Amino acid sequence: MITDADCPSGGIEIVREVFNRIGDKWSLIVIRTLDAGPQRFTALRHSIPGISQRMLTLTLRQLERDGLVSRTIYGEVPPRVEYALTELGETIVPPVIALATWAFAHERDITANRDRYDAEHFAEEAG
Amino acid sequence: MITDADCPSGGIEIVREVFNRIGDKWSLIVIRTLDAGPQRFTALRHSIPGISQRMLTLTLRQLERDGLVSRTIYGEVPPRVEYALTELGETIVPPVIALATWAFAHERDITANRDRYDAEHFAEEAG
DNA sequence: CAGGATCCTGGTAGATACTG
DNA sequence: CAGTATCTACCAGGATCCTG
Repeated sequence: MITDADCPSGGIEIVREVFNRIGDKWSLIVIRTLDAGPQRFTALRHSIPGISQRMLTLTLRQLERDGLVSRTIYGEVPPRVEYALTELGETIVPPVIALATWAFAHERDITANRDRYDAEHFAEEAG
Repeated sequence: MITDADCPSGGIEIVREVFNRIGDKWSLIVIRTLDAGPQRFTALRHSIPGISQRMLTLTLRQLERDGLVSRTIYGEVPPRVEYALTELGETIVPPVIALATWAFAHERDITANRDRYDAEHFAEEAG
């Protein structure tokens, strides 16, 4: 699988970083939303129920810093800022889909496993 | 990409959960290590430099709870406990590889983007 | 409209000590 | 050998207030 050959410099760190970035609470859904097309800040907020303005800003900043998302400011009044996936950002979408698809496909398995594990280890049924 | 068609129940939560689980500090490397073959607790510790006994335990418990890892206890003295990927655990490996490969392939891009971003936003060079 | 600054909370992770 | 228990530190994330 992830052999040392894939990791010549001895650092698997970048992988953790990437998984961590898109594994946080909002990045994944932001990427998903932007994959449908560029969006303004407020549009994004509305597209993503439950996200706070702070977390949307932070998430976008992180994605922008990594070069996955671009930020375009239009010097207008009122202000207009548009976010979009960069080319790099678009390249991450397929592997993300792959893992997301796995998650959907095995949601029931995982849930069942968790239920069983919890039952065995906390034995509420006192079986 | 991740369309609503993939997500009929309206919950993208499971995806976040999965990304979160393997995106934490140790799960990914534990999966990677176990993918090479079953390992005992102490062997895992030695295979994963820097991990604390506590975090190894916690990580294994989480993976076990989700059904990705199995735990086999041999009632011997001294104790012997062997961990291995389950069938479900093995199925997650390919999509994980896909994303890991992406991360490796774009490590330089990401690093460069970060450097540029930091330079632009903190402008230490006062360019 | 877009987002910075501040305060607060809970979960993740490390260090250490103890146990069957 | 393979853990559990406890204590602490840090960071992600939420709520709120303020600004260009």
